[in-house]
Amino acid sequence: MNYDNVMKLALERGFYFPSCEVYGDSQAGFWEYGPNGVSIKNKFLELWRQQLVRRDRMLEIDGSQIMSKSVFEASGHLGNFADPIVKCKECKSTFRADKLIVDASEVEIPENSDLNEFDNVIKEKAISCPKCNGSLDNTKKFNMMFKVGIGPEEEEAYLRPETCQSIFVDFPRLFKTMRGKLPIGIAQVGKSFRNEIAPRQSLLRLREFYQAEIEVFCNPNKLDVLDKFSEIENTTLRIQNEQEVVTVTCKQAVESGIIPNKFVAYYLGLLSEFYEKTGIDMNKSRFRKLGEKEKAFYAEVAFDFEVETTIGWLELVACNYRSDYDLSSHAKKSKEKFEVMDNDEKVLPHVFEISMGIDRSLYCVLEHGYRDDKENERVVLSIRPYLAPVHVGILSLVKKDGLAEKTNDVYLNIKTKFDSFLDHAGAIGRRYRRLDEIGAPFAITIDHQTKDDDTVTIRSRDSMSQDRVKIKDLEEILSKETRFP
RNA sequence: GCGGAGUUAGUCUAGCUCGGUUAUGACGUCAGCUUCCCAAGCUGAAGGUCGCGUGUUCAAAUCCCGCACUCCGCACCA
Repeated sequence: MNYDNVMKLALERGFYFPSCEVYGDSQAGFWEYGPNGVSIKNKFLELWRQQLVRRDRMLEIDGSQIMSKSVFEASGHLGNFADPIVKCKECKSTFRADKLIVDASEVEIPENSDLNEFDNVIKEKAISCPKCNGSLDNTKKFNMMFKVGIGPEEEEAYLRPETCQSIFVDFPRLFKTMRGKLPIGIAQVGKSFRNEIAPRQSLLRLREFYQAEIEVFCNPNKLDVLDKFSEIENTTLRIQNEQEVVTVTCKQAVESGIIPNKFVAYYLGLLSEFYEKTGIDMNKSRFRKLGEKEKAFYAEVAFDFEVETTIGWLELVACNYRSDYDLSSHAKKSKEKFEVMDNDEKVLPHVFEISMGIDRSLYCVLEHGYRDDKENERVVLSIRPYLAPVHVGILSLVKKDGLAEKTNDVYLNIKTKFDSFLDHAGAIGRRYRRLDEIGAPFAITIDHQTKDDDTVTIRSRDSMSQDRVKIKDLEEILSKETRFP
């Protein structure tokens, strides 16, 4: 199974590994990126910046991870980002109170009701533990946000459960000072924190994780007025129908009504073009429109971008049309003005969000790039050259006869321009294979001929074929081959 | 959180049933030799709180108990 192979590669080659692993009290759901992981993550985010933030002239901010209580009162997370749970006094099993009650009595209680209502129904209907028939404890709320105490008085605040709240809260200032005009995208990359009950599968379900979020603010009356739509109208989207995945252009998707408007289609188009460039196999991807029950509490229309892996379909991006849910609740709570002028019209903008899970995306890049090349007895990470943690290995064929010194010279000249790895040790084939495993697209080898004519061989990772090139041309060749698209 | 299985070096693993010298092997890593191109060979070396903590015992990787983590299922996943 590829998940296990990727996991092994990650541990052996410094992509990612568990946090605090030397201590016995390390908690589940926390992982670290090692050197190769950081390198690929940085490049992935650079691609994201280029293909989304820069392309659409978005504004990027970097907000705090700890935010005050009011933010989450307004956002609804304190009330809604929690499940009502009830515990059996006998067998200690935990259940979701609302689901348990529906199953046992067919009484439907909205999940954000007062806790007494759950307890009352449980009492009235004499509901007991479905496992052991034991009696149930009082209903409690389990909020998935991490609470933190600020200062000596331990003032209540929270680690953000999604990065976007700072974008909403900062919106009035950003719009004014950055000379904003609708529609405008505001982007942010950073950590978010959720106290998951059962984190699992390394990077796929973390308690502390990276999000790259984009919130696009728009005039809700102009969702089909978008000149730049022509840029992506022929971009194809794979959209999950009731039964099957259909491939349509953005234009067709809007015309047929699969996507409600040009505005949403435009951003799904951008996202699709971005993921194409990450090297993830788009034939194993789909946009799935979420049903009423699956959607987040703030979403009006929601598409998940999902990718198929060896452990099933993974949700990489949540695309939610959040309407004015966030701005109006922050306006109400803070008493600040969030309306802006769009030409002559005063509007409270609506928001479409593209909320990307970075860790999961990176996993997919690794899994889809992982190749077990049995014929050549090697493992190859065939990822796009511009995402590779190491661009090029600089190798001496043998150490003696002055080749090591010559190799050092070549390395010295390119090490600040590319992520390069110098290696003199051991058999050449072994060194090539080590580079293959971390996805280095090129290996330059200095051999005896180099001393005569200043040429070297350059080996490409996927084909294993070699070309002989002049040392003075190396920089140009590598620039061209490792450049972002 | 529940149930099941597991945790021995960077990775994989033997040993555990039935407690007893210095914890086994492979791969990987490092140094040297060799080698003018794909995990070759030779020599040598480093690397372990046997997940953590208790208990039983003259003696615990091995037996008991507790905890943590990992994996699988259930539940959960704005």
